[in-house]
Amino acid sequence: MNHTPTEENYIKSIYHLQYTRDKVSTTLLSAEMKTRPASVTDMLKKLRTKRIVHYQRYKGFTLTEAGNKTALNIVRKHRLWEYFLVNKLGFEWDEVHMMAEELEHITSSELITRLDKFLGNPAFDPHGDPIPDHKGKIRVIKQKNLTVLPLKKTATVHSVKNQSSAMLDLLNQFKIGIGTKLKVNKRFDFDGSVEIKIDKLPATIISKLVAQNVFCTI
Amino acid sequence: MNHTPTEENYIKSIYHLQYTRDKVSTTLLSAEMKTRPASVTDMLKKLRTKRIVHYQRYKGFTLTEAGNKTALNIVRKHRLWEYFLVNKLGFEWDEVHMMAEELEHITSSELITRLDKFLGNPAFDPHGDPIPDHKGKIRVIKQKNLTVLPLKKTATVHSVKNQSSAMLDLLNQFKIGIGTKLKVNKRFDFDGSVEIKIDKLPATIISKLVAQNVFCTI
DNA sequence: AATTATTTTTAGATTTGTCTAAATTTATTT
DNA sequence: AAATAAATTTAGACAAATCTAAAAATAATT
Repeated sequence: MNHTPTEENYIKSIYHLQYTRDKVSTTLLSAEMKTRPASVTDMLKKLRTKRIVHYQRYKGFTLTEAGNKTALNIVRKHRLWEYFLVNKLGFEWDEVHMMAEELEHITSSELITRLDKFLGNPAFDPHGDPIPDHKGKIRVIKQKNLTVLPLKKTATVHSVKNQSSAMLDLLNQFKIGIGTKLKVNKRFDFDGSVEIKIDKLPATIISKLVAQNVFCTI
Repeated sequence: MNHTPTEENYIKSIYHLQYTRDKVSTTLLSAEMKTRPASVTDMLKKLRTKRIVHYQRYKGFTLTEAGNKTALNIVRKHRLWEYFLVNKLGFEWDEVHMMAEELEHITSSELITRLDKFLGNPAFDPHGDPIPDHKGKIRVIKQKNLTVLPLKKTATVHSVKNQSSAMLDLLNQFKIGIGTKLKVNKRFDFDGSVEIKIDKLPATIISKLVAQNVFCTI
């Protein structure tokens, strides 16, 4: 079925919110969408008739099978475009979100098939997030953030959760990027900060907040 | 100023209609936009307050200086995306129009600047139409279609007006593409058809309708 | 110049996505 | 368990872009 860009944005937001909980509430989604709860209720009724969400009034909601498939397709488009913007047009991570937010609503599926091929069928976007394939299959990678990674073991930075310019700035400073190999030397109880060691660089201490956002594979 | 995709579509259509006349009428634009004249009137009032069109009721309308600049920017985006779709993603001419129609409304100007660079600052789109530069400057090329081209002089196909699949089909058959060198041997008064000669291929006769759509530089 | 035809505009309605304010339901406290 | 608080929904309104039907202006014809 066909969805308006607005509907797609709701579907995508529900998808992301559902990732860390099993039911989504009206207020939560309204905060995410920067609209009023009443608007969310209206949209939910619409999405329910389109069989995109399971929804009973006052009881929260989740995506249906079809809704999930739709969401994965939008996420796929978003991440492929981000990959394009960074790896072909030379943008930085922190610059591409808004553009991908628009590009993800371009309808042609043939375009996406060809873009995917043109980019070499990438499995991960520039932030390290997995790109669903054309069937909606998504590669799940076991990753741990720097606050829980085992000590003294070399790990590879795989993704960064917070994708703001402020974060990128800091990571550049520390010379941390996707693919960087590093070790966690120790953790400090006082503020939760973490000492890391990259290659031949001197060990440095990064804040808990940064550590929580950097995810690695072992 | 900022415009909705719908506004942009109106602006672009006025631009194209104005190309061959000096004032545009409500009915003409409504036919182009596939809406009712009443809708055009509504939009014109809106565009007038935004100082995009000169418009007096019952008297037709034209783009203002600002409107023209806006139109050129939309055309620029449309044609750059078409170039991308054909030359990077491998689409054929006749497949790209709808996609470019969506892509042209992506707002980021930085994206277009980078796309332009990535594509090598092309001057013409896959149909041979000129791509306005970032200032809106458009390279005008003297071209003549095959019904008026001087006889027996070698000319280079530069653009094709009708961009339908049906046309592409026929041109492929005749081995005519952008860049093809050819001569017009003679014209037939009876039906306006034209005999052309390409390279070592045997001379062939193309219909008046095709001849009118193929434009060459001498 | 008067009549008829065509074009254009106005008036009022509709759909989508939003809002506010009030009502209802559920959750939390006392 | 009542009372209060918080979350959610309903009701009614609004802006954007469209429509239909009717009115007004312009153009074409007799």
